[in-house]
Amino acid sequence: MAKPVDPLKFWTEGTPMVPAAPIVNCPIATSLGVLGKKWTLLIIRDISMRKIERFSDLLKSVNGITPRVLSTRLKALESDGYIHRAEVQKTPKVVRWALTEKGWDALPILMSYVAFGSKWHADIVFADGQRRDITDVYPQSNLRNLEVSLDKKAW
Amino acid sequence: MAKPVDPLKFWTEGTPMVPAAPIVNCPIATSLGVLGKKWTLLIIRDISMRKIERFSDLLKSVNGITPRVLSTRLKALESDGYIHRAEVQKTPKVVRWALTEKGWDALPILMSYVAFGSKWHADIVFADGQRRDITDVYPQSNLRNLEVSLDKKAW
DNA sequence: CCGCATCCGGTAAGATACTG
DNA sequence: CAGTATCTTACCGGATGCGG
Repeated sequence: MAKPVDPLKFWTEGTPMVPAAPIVNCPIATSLGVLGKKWTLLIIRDISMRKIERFSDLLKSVNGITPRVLSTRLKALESDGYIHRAEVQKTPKVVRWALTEKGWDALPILMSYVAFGSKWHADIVFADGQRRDITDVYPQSNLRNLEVSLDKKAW
Repeated sequence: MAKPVDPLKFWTEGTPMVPAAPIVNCPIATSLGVLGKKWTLLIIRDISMRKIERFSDLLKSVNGITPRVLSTRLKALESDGYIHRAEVQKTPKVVRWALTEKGWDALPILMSYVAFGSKWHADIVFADGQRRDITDVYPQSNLRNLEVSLDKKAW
């Protein structure tokens, strides 16, 4: 039943760009475990970008999430190595959820959504409703090529 | 009930990187409509990277999806402007699903997952099980900085 | 209080069959 | 070929409870 995975190529105007590495399983499908579930990226967003690290604070910052789902996601994220749990204090119990190196490496994924939203949902995202390139949202960083070049002249 | 959206910052070792643009709604949460649902990214992957554009072919290529869900996703993707439907021929009916410009702009999101999977799921993704940087998977493209620089020296 | 666990009803997803 | 129709199952949202 093991279906051979055909290489993932970019296609632009009939021109394929074949991967240079021998891919035997789709890296996208493989990455879409916990990361692909509802709420997960927003939890990582708040831990990484907003420094919100406690259960009750995440409950407030991730708008709409319920304690049940938050608890479930935190456990899954922990067992998959994205975050780790630190009991900072007991009575009253204080738990801190922090990103691991793997968790931090999910930030480019978040940023690709930021870039997409800044272009295609500018009316909702920005006060002035103007489209922005990611480099105009975070100019200090070096996010130059987050926009994958689909210009066929590039290859 | 409208909660004010605090700016999305990068945090590295206590150093925040504040966005230069006035964000009033989270671009990540806003982008996670159809895109955030199960199967959606894999459908876009196959249309964009594998040139699989027909219903029955997608049914085979997106491993595990059912016709009901595929139909639902294609409709949602269409109404949200990511793809469009073209009836190429009737009797026998042939339908082609193609990406719009908006749909093509989702490719950086896919690539960020490719990059993540190439690093953190290399044992599953690659035949030799070796970690790879995205620039080694697609050297011909200019994906240099898909790995968001989290080096604090960068700002 | 904080950090969850439990229970319950609704909705989305899986399995399979079927139609124009 | 390109989807529907139908049924079952898994997951999610909402309220509540409970130990430390």
